Amino acid sequence: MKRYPDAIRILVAIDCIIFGFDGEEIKLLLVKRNFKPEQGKWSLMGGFLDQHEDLEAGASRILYNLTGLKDIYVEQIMTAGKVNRDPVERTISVVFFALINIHDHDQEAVKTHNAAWLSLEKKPKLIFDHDEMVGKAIEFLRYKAALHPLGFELLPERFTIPQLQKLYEAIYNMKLDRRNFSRKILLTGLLIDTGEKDHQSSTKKAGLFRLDKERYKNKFYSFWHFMPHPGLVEPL
Amino acid sequence: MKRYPDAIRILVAIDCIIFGFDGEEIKLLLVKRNFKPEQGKWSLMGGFLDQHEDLEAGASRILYNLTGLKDIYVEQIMTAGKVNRDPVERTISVVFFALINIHDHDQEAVKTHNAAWLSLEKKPKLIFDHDEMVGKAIEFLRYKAALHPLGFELLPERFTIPQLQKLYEAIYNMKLDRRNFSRKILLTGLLIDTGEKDHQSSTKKAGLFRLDKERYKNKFYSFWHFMPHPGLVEPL
DNA sequence: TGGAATTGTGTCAAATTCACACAATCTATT
DNA sequence: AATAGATTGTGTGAATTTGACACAATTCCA
Repeated sequence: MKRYPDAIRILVAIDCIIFGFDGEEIKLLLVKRNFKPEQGKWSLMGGFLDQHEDLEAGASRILYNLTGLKDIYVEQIMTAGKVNRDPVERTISVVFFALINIHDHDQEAVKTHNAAWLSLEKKPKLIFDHDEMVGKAIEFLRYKAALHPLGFELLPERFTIPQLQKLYEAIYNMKLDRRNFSRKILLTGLLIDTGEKDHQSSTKKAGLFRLDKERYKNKFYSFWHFMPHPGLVEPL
Repeated sequence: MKRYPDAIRILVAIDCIIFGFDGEEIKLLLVKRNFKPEQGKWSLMGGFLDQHEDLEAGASRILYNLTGLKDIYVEQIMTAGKVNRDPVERTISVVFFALINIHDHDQEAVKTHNAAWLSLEKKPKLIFDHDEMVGKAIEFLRYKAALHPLGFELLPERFTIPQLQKLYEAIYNMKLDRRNFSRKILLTGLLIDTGEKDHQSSTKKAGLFRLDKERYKNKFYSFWHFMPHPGLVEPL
């Protein structure tokens, strides 16, 4: 009962780029494949789209299976469709981008899937066009994090300003001035001082902050900006 | 010979959002359908992906068929995949975003396809989820144009500063101060004064500028910025 | 010839950024 | 318990950028 008889039908995969931050560097949750093709090599976590499933639902399912987490920050970033990108059969892959707190996920599920957190800088070559996808994802992260208070998704509930700075330094691969960073970030009004101190640090204990979630929602479009942003401009 | 026997295969469409600027408002090149389904209604220009065609190639083909133009600014912006978005058969649509000079295209081809430039603000409701796609495209345009010297793609080779300002005002749907805008835009060093004047305008003739294409390439990532941009940061 | 509309250029106060200095807190060591 | 080393919290001033204006010049038209 095909009403578009001339058009071709193609396999649709979903691949997830899962970012985490361990306090020092950006990490990716990757899978060492124990199935074919490309068995034994590393790849992004992925799967095929189900019959009655929306794309976002497919991404959520895959992310849930691997991490046991729901309600995480997920966004579609691109679709890869080169003719020969999958050597087995033509497949287009819709790529999703997820940010999670590296300490907050189901360790068992990760082990079951043969997955691990690998450093972005030292990761091995991935299968197919997955390296290209990761490149796009970093680019996307750098854009988005410059415009929106997105980094918090990678940090624990309570965090210190030096921690936040290290995250930004990792994202942009550059050093930032401690004093200017602190001033700028506090001026956003997004941080609430919990009054507590971080007992992890070895010398002077840094103050612990948490995100003002109410303001986060409202200020999502006014983090650091120049031109007005989509959410602020009256929609046409 | 299907090696992924359990997975489903889905129709893949390509839809193009084509922006133009007539000097006053942002316009979309839309098609009044003389075919089913939804005959007689307006929609984005689209088509199905061919057997041996990459996504970008498909977008270029569709754009070329409608406008007769090659080498235009095209970028993939999203993929729509809701289960019932096409009532006939499940179809996922990869959406592309194109910027063209509204005066520079094949009028005949446009007529043949039953297409027309409609004002973004006054456009009719489009079929399926095409309105949603247009919404995403405007959002994308607003982001991108705030960070990169993208607007020039919508203007003729030579343009005046007031013209450029009107474009920005149309994109962001806001008034800008003439003097501050002029200062800012000239400071980017992207504009070359041709010495000529625009004889279209009715009172004082505005000076005609053109884009410094060499600098445009180099400064694409440093138009107006805060945090360093993907292209400037050393890739990981 | 003068008025209306529009363009080109300039000024100045306010806000923001950048590049620093210094004091306070905590651990470890003597 | 005193001190050195490391790290955090806060401040200061010069330079730059922004925002809100004023005014002169050009062109058409009455």
